[in-house]
Amino acid sequence: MAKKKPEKKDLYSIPIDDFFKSAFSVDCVIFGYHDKELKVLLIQRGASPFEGDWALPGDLVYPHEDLDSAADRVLMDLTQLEDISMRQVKSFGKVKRHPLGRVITVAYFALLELQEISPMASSWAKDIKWHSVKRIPKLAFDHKEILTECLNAMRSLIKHEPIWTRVLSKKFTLTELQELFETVLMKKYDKGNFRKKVSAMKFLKRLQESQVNVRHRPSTLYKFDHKTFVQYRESGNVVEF
Amino acid sequence: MAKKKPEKKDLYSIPIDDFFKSAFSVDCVIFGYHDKELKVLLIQRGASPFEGDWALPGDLVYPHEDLDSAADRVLMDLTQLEDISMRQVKSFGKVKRHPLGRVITVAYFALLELQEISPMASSWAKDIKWHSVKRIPKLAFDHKEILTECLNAMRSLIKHEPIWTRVLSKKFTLTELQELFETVLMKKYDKGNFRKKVSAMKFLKRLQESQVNVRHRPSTLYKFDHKTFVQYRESGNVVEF
DNA sequence: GTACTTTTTGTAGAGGTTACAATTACCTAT
DNA sequence: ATAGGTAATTGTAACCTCTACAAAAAGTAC
Repeated sequence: MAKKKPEKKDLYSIPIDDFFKSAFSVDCVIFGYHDKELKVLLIQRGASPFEGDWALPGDLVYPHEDLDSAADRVLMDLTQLEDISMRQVKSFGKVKRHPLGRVITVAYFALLELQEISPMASSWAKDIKWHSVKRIPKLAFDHKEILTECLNAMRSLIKHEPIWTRVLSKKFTLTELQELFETVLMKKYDKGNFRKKVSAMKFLKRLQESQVNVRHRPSTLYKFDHKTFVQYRESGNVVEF
Repeated sequence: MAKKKPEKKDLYSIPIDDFFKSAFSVDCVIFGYHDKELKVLLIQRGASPFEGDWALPGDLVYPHEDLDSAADRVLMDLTQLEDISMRQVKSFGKVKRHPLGRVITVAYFALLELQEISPMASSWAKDIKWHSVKRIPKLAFDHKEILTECLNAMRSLIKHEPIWTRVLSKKFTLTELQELFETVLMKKYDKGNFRKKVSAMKFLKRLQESQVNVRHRPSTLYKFDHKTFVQYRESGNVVEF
């Protein structure tokens, strides 16, 4: 062990400054759910390169800005939402992924209720629009790949982590919860079995309230209790929808 | 939708060149398994900052090098192994994580058989040594956090992905497989139940050979069949150990 | 052959999942 | 008030899987 390697490309044969000529960006996959539809927020680029193409919202990371903060800032600029923290998924670092220079990008996602948001274009975007995840246009850069990976990551995360709490109102019915999962995961659950499993989860608290003004038997409302959820997991339980 | 936001910090009020004064690195968590022990390869830094401290092997990414290639190169430099591709886990990008400048690092891991490797120190390392994951010394930078996250990622990945195939010989017994999982996941499996579950997995092919020169009933040898594994999953199956 | 060790097979019971049916509660129209 | 429509809620039998534990088998060493 610890024998010196005979020959090794010398790192310092490249001027050290050359390593500080690259940049990093964040790209944000903002999913919006509403009424059994899953969409994603895309911008139409207002500047070169790829001017006019659809792309994921993103930005370079400021020199004195944390990576996570940069993602939150992009979300804030677009949606005015301050209290969301985006989830990091993966970094993309092919040499030629950005035509203007070496830019490594870190992909983030969030899942939100579509109706709560009025997204607004930033200075670098001509237009901004929700697109169904089933019909994604051609995207700039390697954003198609980034989107796909984030969609997969979100789908596997939602089974175990409560990233869906932002999507439903504070009080929701189990049917609403079921529809959300059916839409996101593209599969059907049996109504009876789903509610049996889910209503056994201690962190979903049954309320003394029901739906009103529905033309059928009203459903009991539930709420997600974050404190109970944390305890539930700390005592070794694994959540699986 | 698409209304212009009234006020926005202008990206271009910061000279664009300032964005190209940062660097990225990769850090590699190389796990080594042998004889019911899980270890990790650490280097002792030979240069400032943190000279003399233990750290994860890593390096700046070359200007014309893909991110994934950089991780593979670090592994190659240390171990001479060429055909491994490391798994990306997560990026770490706090502003002050590197004392000399803005450096974002991308963490990778691999899982190998410890005995097959004679690691050798690179130019930037005084020493290199396997450390039990149970006794990790103080580490430079934020490497403790990186190691923890990679260990968690490896533990959850190994249940579903065959990242363990490098660790066992081409032909292995089910007991060896069981010991590997018990060590990595720190839990016990029932012998009978483990082999029942595992021998039902179609991609683990039972061979017509047995152990030789053992002082007890010889075990049947198995091999991992990659082609069958791919088919198995393409037909919708999920693997879970 | 006998003792020893580990592999390999078997099994009963507990517990969970699945498909499907029956019942309940509220609204609306008559 | 009563009947009909709709979806929530509860129930259940068949089936499957997991668990703990035990018994049998197949080598080596003596």
